[in-house]
Amino acid sequence: MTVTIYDVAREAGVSMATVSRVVNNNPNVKPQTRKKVYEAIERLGYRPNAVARGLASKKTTTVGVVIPDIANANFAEVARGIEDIANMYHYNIILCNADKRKEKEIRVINTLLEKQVDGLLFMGGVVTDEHIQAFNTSNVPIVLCATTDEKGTMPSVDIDHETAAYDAVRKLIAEGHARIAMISGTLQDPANGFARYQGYKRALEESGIAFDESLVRVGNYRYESGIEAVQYFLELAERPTAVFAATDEMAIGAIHGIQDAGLSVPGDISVIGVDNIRLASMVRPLLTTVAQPMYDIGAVSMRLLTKLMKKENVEQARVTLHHELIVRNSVAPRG
Amino acid sequence: MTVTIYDVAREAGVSMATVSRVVNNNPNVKPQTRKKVYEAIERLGYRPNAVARGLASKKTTTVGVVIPDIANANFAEVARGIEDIANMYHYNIILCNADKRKEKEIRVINTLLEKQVDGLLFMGGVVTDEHIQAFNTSNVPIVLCATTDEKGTMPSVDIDHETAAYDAVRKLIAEGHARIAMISGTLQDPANGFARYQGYKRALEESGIAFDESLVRVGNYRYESGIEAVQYFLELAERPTAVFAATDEMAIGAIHGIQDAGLSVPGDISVIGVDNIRLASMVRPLLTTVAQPMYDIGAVSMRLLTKLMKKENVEQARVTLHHELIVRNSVAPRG
DNA sequence: CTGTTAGCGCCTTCAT
DNA sequence: ATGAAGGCGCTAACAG
Repeated sequence: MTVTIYDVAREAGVSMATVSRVVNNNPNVKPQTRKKVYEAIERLGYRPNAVARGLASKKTTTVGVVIPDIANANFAEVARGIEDIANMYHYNIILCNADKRKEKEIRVINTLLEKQVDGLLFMGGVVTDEHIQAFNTSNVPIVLCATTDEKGTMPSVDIDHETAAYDAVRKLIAEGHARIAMISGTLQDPANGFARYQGYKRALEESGIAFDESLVRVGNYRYESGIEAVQYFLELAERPTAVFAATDEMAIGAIHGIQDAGLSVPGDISVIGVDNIRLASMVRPLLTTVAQPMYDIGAVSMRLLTKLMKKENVEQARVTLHHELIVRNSVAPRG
Repeated sequence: MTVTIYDVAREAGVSMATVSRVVNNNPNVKPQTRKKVYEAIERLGYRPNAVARGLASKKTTTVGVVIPDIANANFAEVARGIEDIANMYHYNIILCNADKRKEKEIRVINTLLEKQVDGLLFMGGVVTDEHIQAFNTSNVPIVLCATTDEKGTMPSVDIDHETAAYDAVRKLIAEGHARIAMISGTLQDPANGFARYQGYKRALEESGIAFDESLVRVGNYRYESGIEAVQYFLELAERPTAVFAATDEMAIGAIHGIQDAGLSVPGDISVIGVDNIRLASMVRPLLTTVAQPMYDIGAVSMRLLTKLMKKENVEQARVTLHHELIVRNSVAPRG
């Protein structure tokens, strides 16, 4: 039925060790024998069994990726970065959605480990002690991707969310705005949520602008919640002149919510986001935002993981990628 | 170092066969022994090695997915459908991007097969004889996802692209439009490209509208190419009153291109797309489009694959999912 | 440069 | 209900 290395050996008139050598590009094979073996392989249509290989060599050349939701554009972009680099280093990727739900995250970490992945890339919500504990049941390298753990003990690749938010709000302030609303993510989320909220507060504070709780709405990162938040702001006795949204999707919702109310962006109200999703340049006005290099986060974390897997020594296991203010058309000086 | 089934057996004072049985939920184990084994597993922190399991049982409980580009929202949505159902049936997914490039597709098909996946889901560009040939080197079940092969010999799940396009154009005609432009995908692409182009022509033909080559522009599915196409149409001596775009992304580009030229959608020109991506309801005006059930295509094809893998007999191995016209605000009666 | 020989960790008859 | 034993297909020393 299935042709094995043994069949090839017989067909080529050599031992299976030799076949193994040529398949693995071991230089210690006479060119002539190598040729014979290749021919036998061709003739028989032999295909190496990666599972058997994995068992014998204790390496599977596959890495596990736990991701909140592949259908989310941001994470999909990260995933693409991961896969490109993985591919480059001849690794394959096992992808598991975990929806930022702890139990599910822990569960997939375990099944990934059962599958004997050579490494693990983790994107998720909060990284709790339970996560760390799950990680520690194995000794394959693991890197956090687009997150960090509180303790800072694990290798990770992320941006500085607090400063990204800070920079966005500073931009608004630089344009003369003082009454600046924020559409936040859930404060339980350390990165997209809490850190960005902190950045907002810090920017205000540094400029001597009093923090006003009524100017903050917590959204769920989605477009619709941007619309809702802005509807609320528009009812306020004293409207904000600018809105900072923790994510572009909410920012775009905000833009449309404002426009739907008959006001203009940035004429009446300026809007700024964070992320720089593709969509940001697919709306009118084009969204001013702080770019987060999603693809690179994936690529860099995968690259870091390859080093860890090869036991190369890495100088810096916690890397922070740069964010960048992208000025487009949704922010204007205060009227 | 690593604890094996053998260690557990010793610890529990049973044979490894028994441990194997409890791990695999074989009912032929006395409850009491089962308990002993579980305790030993717990105490030792035993984790079954899926690779060894795979070698011995010839089943890996993982399926391969070749996808054009996970960062593309449509495919990401399909992938999510796949993963959800896979998860439900306790399969894991190995994800490979192949960018619709034949050589890369063939290559990943082979590595996936080497990894002994229990089944394969293929999304790609054209399915050539070479693909079929690659598929035939193995006897794991394979289903085409969001594509079909010309010959119609393989299991597949897709929508009827020709009719979807036809329905879109019929809508435009029903609103009184006769001068209808099309922004097409590449005609080499059987599904999103050629079939949709055919649907456009059929709709015109049936209504006795002469086909006018100058009203067709070939784009690359992207937003920017929608803008470019529409710029071209706007230069025409006799402008179209409606635009049919083969994908929503190009349709949205068209909307913005028209708006940027100072015209109104749908006031001056109506626009309709196909796909119903999330973005379609995140623009102004909201995009009228023909919905393609991406998530379901993924889910159904994975479900079909599970049946094939379990050798259940399937009545219908080629399934066509329904598309649906979603009327929103980008189409108006001809002025 | 090539062959022999042990496993890798588990499943799976076949006995008992 | 449980144990013994033979692979699954391949890699990795170790000889020669």
